[in-house]
Amino acid sequence: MIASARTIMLVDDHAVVREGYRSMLQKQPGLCVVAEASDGAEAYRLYKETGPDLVIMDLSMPGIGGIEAIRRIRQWDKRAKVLVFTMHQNAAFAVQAIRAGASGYVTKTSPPEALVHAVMDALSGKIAISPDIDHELALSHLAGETAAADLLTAREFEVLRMLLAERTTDEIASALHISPKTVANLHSLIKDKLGVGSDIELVRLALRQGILTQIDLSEP
Amino acid sequence: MIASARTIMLVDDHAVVREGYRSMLQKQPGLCVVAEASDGAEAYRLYKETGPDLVIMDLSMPGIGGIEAIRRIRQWDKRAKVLVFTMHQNAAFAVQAIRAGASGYVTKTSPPEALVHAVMDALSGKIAISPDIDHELALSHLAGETAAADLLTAREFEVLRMLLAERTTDEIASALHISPKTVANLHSLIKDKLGVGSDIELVRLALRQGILTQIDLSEP
DNA sequence: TCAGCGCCGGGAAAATTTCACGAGCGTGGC
DNA sequence: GCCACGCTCGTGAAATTTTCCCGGCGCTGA
Repeated sequence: MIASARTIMLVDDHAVVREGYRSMLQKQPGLCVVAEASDGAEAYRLYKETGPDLVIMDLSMPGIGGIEAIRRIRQWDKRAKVLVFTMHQNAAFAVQAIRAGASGYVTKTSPPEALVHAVMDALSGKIAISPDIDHELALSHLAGETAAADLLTAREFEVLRMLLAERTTDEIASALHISPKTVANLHSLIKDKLGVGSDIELVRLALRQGILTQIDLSEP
Repeated sequence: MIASARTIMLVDDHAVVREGYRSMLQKQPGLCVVAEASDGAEAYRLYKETGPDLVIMDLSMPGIGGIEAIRRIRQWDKRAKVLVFTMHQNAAFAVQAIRAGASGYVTKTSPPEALVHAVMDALSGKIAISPDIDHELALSHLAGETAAADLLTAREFEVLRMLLAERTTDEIASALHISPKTVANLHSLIKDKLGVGSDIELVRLALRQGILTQIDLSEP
């Protein structure tokens, strides 16, 4: 009763992590890893080439982030399924990822079965969210806290992420293929929406909300 | 053989902490707490009024910070002895405090006897440094890492601290009694010295070096 | 005494931030 | 269909900030 194998693409900038995915997934019958990418741009290119049934995507990667990659892939193929698998135990990222078109969001701290389970859910059209993220979402909802992710549009959040990653206005502009002037406008708009007056407050807000974590500081 | 009692002033913005100091110190014969202040400005004022033999000073306080307070006190009385007692287990702060004229630097995680011991050392003219800070200093020295504290002058470091505390240029200017223009000049100079191009990089550098900690984010 | 350095700030050029405005474009309701 | 709405992107000009260069002042060590 094995149908034709489902194809999967892995996207993560650490080869060892991709190896981990692979070893976990190949224990499942009916799954086949057909492509691997180490950054968002490569993921987009390889998706167009191989058209897998499912993409498993990390978020923090060099160049364009995972969320932007999801948006591009979904723009090219509206039926694309992308499952986010990331270290970020943060509701803000989950909201943005789902909004960008992700089919699920699983944190790397989840038990191994959770990924496999989420893969199956995603393949069958369901949306899978990690319990810890569910909890975060519920909490922030109950607290009535207006998270950055709720105030910002997808584009704005993307720019915020790149700003926090110490990228210059021009770098962001060329990465997103828009004018530096637009990035400056978004930068200003973001600060306005979040109610902060300076970049310093912006970083601190991002830290409080977990958009930027202490760990990110040592990464590129 | 008890000489005349040595007078001490306590400076900490939390009353309960001052109470702790007091209870520890009064077990020592020959010591007498003659004044208490809850911020840097009050400390300066009370020092001029009471002229204690030793000041025990916290660093993170509202208004002007502890380091600025040390500078002012030492400017008024070159022979003033100030012992820093703080939560900051960070070499950068120790370097700056000593540079500002502190007679010692003890962290709040140190065992109770350490404070008493440091008080005695300070009173007898010795400079007392916590073992953990000694270790930090040794480490960063061995690593050859150029810490922010080594590159910046006392004034620059002070301004950096206040910038990171989300204070505006004008607020800093009036707190330090200098022109906003000078603050802007210092801000620019700091970024230049630390080799960062934006405020965002500045905050991230400060976080990496422990000048700003995650904990500070929720405090005023 | 004098050179060096930190500190303070003015002035002007350069860069950035902000604001106002408008054109596409996709989405959802009628 | 068709309209209204919000998001995106961009321009241009004004307002503000950042940066650079300058000189004066006070302290310190040779």
